[in-house]
Amino acid sequence: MALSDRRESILQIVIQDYIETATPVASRHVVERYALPTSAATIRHEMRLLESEGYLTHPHTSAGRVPSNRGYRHFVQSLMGHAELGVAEQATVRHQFFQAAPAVDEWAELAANVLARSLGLLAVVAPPQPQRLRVRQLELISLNDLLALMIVVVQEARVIRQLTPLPAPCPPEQLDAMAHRLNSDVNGHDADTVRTVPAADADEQAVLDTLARVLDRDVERSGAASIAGLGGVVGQPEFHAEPERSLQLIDLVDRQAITELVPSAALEEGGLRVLIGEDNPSDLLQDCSLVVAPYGAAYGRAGYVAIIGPTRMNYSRSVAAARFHSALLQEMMDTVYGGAA
Amino acid sequence: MALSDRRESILQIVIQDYIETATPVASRHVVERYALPTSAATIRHEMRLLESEGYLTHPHTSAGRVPSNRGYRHFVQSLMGHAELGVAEQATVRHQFFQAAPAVDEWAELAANVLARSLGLLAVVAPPQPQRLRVRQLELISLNDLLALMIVVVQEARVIRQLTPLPAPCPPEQLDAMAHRLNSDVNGHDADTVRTVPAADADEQAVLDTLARVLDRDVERSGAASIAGLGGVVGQPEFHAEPERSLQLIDLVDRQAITELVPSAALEEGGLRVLIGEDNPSDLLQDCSLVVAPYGAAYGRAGYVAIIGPTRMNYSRSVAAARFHSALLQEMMDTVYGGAA
DNA sequence: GTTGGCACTCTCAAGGGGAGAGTGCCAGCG
DNA sequence: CGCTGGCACTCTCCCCTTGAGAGTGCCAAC
Repeated sequence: MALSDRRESILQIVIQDYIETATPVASRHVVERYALPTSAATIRHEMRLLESEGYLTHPHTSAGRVPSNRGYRHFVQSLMGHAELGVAEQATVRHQFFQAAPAVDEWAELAANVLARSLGLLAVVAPPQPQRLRVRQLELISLNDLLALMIVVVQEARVIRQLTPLPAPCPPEQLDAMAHRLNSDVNGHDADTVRTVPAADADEQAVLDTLARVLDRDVERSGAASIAGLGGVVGQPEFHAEPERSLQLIDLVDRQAITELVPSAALEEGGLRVLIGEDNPSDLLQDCSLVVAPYGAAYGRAGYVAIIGPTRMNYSRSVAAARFHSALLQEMMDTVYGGAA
Repeated sequence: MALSDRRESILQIVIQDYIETATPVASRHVVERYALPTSAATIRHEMRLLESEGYLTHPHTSAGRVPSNRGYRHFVQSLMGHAELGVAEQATVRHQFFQAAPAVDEWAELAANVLARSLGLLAVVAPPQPQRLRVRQLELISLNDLLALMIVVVQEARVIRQLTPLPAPCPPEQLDAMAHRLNSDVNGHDADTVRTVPAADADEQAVLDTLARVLDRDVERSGAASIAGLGGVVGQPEFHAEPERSLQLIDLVDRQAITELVPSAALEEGGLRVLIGEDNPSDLLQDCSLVVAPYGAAYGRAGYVAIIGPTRMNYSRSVAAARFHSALLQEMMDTVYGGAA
């Protein structure tokens, strides 16, 4: 059932006003603030119809109207329009990415911080999770005769740094030569193949063992998402009323476990999604919405950029920002690590 | 004025009980729970004296006693004793440190996480802040003909990773040779000296420029402290009563600005310090205590391990943990990066 | 010095209006 | 037929009061 033009624009006004003020919007308030050519009673009448169609609700008899989840959904689909980040903002963010350490987890952290700051909401950015890591380049740097710093650049857009104790003393030049020698053996290979590479001596064996171990280990670790913007979201009025929920959220962030809140189903379909209110699997996000944009599916299980905020969030900005950052992450991975694996 | 033995042990009981229960402790409660051979009235009398001497307070007439800041201070100095972390715990933590990426900021992050988890309090770990960074080893890894990944190991226990666009195409072997060549020129030098190194071609110039820039830039960045354990501390009852304070704290953590709360004065003197209640410069930490242990002064302005929690925290465990972690950080820096600069 | 008793004080939770805000509905008007 | 002003109605929110409960302070007796 289509909404009449006037009813639709009233819905839009109510939603935008509520997004801004966070207080139920009254009929009189609408007429006064937006200088409508009708009376409050008329607005009341329309609101009543909008409510009977499920787009608005009523906290209680004598309160103004509040958008329902259905209302928000309609807003996101039809009313909100399509926004883009400003060109200047895009440029500065892009610059920051090139200044950061060129590894996908660093980019994810940067993205989370930038998003959180610019939106004032909770941002969760997870790198793609590969099934396995393949060596692209191995470097060994001598710290002292018995301790080497191993640097492994892997095709999956990561740079691993790991201490490697050497069983036999090994001067810098020799270590350098070893790295050179090993590179041709390990290049393009994953942990399992690295384990089959024969070692010339005890030090080489130690290096290969460590290499295989870190390749396996970092597959596990790579799921760690970056989180930022907790302050912005728990400062929102919807959390003021229920401190326990804030605490749960804080705890989740603290334990790096918000990942649980982002349903993997949202990622499988690809493309940006907006989950509103009860769309969310977790009770914690009952009055919250989630904007998720996946990226990097070619590198393993897709990573994502997620924005979490009250249902009352600025969808237009959030969607634009999530879209931009996911595309940027994809682009960084592709240009720096040369396309999909 | 010295306290009588009995009065002192009553003070100890009150403090330990309050640390555990977070509720004002009543005279009757003390006699019953600790099976004292005296009556409640006697305890009341002693408590009254302890209060007149400033060791205890009274939220209101009909409440039990609560330790005052002076009481806590006396407890920390004389009553608490000296604890050490368990051997098993020390070993697992040490193992984790060797598995982490060997850079001081990674160790700081790990320390913050471990501390927060094991104490349930807010942990802030800042790396030392050097005046300048000096190259220890430079590596260049070819990502493609026009893009190199620069890895700089610096003497100040950091590994810098930076993308470097190359003006002229440069195949991997050539890049490798360049790194080799440059190493002898830049080893042991800081940004200013790097800028005076002559370049053979445009690519070399680009590398040197980037190198000098990141050496300068990372001096700034190196102040970034790692923070963990927000959930543990805002979950404490002292924060329940005043949600605004929690929000302020969350915001500070979110903006990575708690660093402001750790007074630099505490570091200059060296050695572990415990700041209780109004010792703290910030109003935010009015009912909070801060345990600070500096380390790595040889690498620049000292870094620190800080524990922040309610004045009601477990001082013995906190002090032991802060001491252990600061010593471990110092040890990691020294063994891996070979002593002071 | 220690103890039991008792009056006193203060907090905390529950209950009870009164003011305020907004709606729902209706009758009248263009 | 849709729009409007008016009015009764409902619900929240805040303040106040009240009573129960907890713990102390003090005193007189041991």
